[in-house]
Amino acid sequence: MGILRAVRFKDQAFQLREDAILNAATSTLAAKGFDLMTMDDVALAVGISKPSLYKHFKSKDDLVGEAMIRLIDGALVYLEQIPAELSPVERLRDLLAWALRVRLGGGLPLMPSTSAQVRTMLTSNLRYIRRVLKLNGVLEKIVQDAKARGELRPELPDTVILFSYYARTCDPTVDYLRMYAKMGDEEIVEHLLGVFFRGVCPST
Amino acid sequence: MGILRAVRFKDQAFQLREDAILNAATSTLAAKGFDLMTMDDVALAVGISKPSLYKHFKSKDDLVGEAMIRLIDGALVYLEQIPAELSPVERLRDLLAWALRVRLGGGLPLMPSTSAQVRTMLTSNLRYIRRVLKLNGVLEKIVQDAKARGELRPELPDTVILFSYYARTCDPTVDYLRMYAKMGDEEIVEHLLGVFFRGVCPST
DNA sequence: GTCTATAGCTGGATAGAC
DNA sequence: GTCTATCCAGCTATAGAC
Repeated sequence: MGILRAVRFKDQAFQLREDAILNAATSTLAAKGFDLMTMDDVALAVGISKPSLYKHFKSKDDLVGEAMIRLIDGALVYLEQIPAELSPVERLRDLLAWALRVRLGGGLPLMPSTSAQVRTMLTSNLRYIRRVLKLNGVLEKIVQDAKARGELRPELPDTVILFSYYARTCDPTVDYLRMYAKMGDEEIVEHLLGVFFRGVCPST
Repeated sequence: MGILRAVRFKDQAFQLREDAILNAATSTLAAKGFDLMTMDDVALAVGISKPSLYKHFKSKDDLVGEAMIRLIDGALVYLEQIPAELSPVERLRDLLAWALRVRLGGGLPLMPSTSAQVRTMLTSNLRYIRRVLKLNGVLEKIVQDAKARGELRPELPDTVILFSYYARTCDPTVDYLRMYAKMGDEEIVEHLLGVFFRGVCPST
């Protein structure tokens, strides 16, 4: 039992460090992007040496994959906790607002628009794909409910709505507005939601 | 005069090769992105050797910068040629449709959402910045005209409209729809325009 | 101006001591 | 499990022959 507890402690410390690594990777990724993020960057941010990283993650791709998986899991958790009173489209709006706030707070975009290499790397990560498909399933259901209630334009295919929705989580408009328009975070979120749901033209 | 003509011929050949290099760089960039595109790729595609590339462009950054400049110039030329009868918002729609078709045809996104390094590289390219500012000036004017006519929602700041507009030219929705929804190019363009101008919700 | 060959560097990944 | 030191691949960029 003493041994068991020691093992537990060790595992706990190991787990804590792993979280610290993932946090560092996430913020570095958000700041510099995949290619400019080096394993040295992450090791330095965590305060350990590069080879120690490789005790936790067998490659850079693996590390980034885990960070993305954790993010998707965060979205799934957030979705479950949204008040049931909200209508489908209100739920979509709420989740997107959450994702944009995460990003504005230095987190990752939910979907990596980035480079072809990142996409290739992620699409060969089966665990990541499983999570994405799960999230996609949940969102597809919400979109269909919203359509059935007339909350979404019926002539738009579900795929168009869903993919446009995902793309908003990595929309560079966020960065442009912050950098060049000096706009506050909440204002940015509101405008992005407004443009996505209502468009830029007046609803005559 | 014989000499002059010889020089002219040489210049012409030089110019032709330069165009070929820019074409190769453009399509390689569109296909693989900045970091995965190597100078060897471009040299191979053009059919010359790598050092010859450096006779035309002094660095990879320079080459990519010129490709982007040529793209912006293309947009400016296209804008000038749009029929004057079109209303401001119809002009915005027409130009965006053009940009999306260029991209679907294997060209570059007008604005590089890509990585931080690309943005850093381009923002330190004065000639590129000048072109972008020029294009931005023209588009800002069109947006203001459209607003004055009530063709755009008046409560949206110009910056929100403009930056959202730019972001649509590098919207990954395009790629998602092509890859996963097997949608035709024209249909993709129509849907993207529809979502941008009218939103996903019905205009009650 | 074109090539072959190579310098020089960066960054992912690992060997081996402790 | 952690570190120091290092390997090695791949890439940009250039030297130098023709």
